[in-house]
Amino acid sequence: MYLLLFGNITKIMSQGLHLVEEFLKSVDKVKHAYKQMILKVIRESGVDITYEMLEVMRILWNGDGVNQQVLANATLKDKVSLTYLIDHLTKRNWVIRVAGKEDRRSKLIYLTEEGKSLELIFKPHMESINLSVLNQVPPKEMESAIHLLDKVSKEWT
Amino acid sequence: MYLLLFGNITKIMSQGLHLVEEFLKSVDKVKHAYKQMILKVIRESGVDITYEMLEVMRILWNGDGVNQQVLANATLKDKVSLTYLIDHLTKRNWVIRVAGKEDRRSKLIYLTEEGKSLELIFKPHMESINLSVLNQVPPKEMESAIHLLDKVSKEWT
DNA sequence: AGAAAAAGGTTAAATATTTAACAAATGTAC
DNA sequence: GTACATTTGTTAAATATTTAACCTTTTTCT
Repeated sequence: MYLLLFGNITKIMSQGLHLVEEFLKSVDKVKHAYKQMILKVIRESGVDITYEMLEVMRILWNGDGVNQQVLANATLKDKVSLTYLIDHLTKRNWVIRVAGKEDRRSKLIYLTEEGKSLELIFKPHMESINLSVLNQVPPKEMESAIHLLDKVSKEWT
Repeated sequence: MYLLLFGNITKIMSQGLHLVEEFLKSVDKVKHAYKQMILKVIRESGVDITYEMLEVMRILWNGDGVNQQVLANATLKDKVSLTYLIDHLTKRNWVIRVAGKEDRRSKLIYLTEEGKSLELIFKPHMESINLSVLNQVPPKEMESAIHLLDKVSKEWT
């Protein structure tokens, strides 16, 4: 009886493991496919920018004048990586660092005119890519998926 | 009339865009949270391995003797990255490259005894992490999410 | 008030990814 | 059978991430 029960438990665990592995694989595939789409847009634009730099610029186009740690959190990057990326964006004259007045440790990141103008190039493509998904997935289903994904990441945080 | 209609369309588009951005953000958060869990396991193990190397080893523990391109596809990595990772796994004596007989361009990757033994260290932790999610998400919901994620990545491929 | 902890940011070194280019081998077209 | 296209894998260079350590500033604790 116990052996039968134990057998059943290991079978259910095995199926559960497989399900979660498949889920993670599907998450990876979404991320990978999206990144390839964006890399294609970058390649076709001829602009000397990387996917990671574009991720940072995207946050800044929605509102600049934020400090590096806030930017790191918004892009899920470590502050070390963020420092590095800001260095490169500064070199390309797309952003500037401005010392914070309230907190002298803090550096605020602002867009330059050139940095702002890049939005005109990339935003339409990025929005088009994002909207294309809605051909396949109704908003209600997407909302459910978001809810589930958030439950998963919450469990692992 | 047309202006009213147009106004509605732009409002729906705007909401759709926001929904997809939120979805992508949630996908990123899942991946990021998972990676941090794994990095913690690596740190606590004391083994000199990286997250990316572990991803490759995980595929090999399920079946070695595959060529590099197959391994690259399975891990969603570019062949250049895969070459680099195999170099490092080889240096650490966890895998070996064996020239293919059927196709002389091909190199098959096999685990060494030491490489196999790493499975005993990492697999239990990785399975525990994966199973922990099932506390929050019923299998049926996870299956639905997988289905949606696959529809999204298919649209972008 | 002063010490300790934490936060914001930087630098160094090792590893990973991307782009570009190349070489050898195999597959396809004619 | 030969030319061309594609595949498999490697190397080089630039960029990105991770770990570790450090410095300055602010916050918290006693």
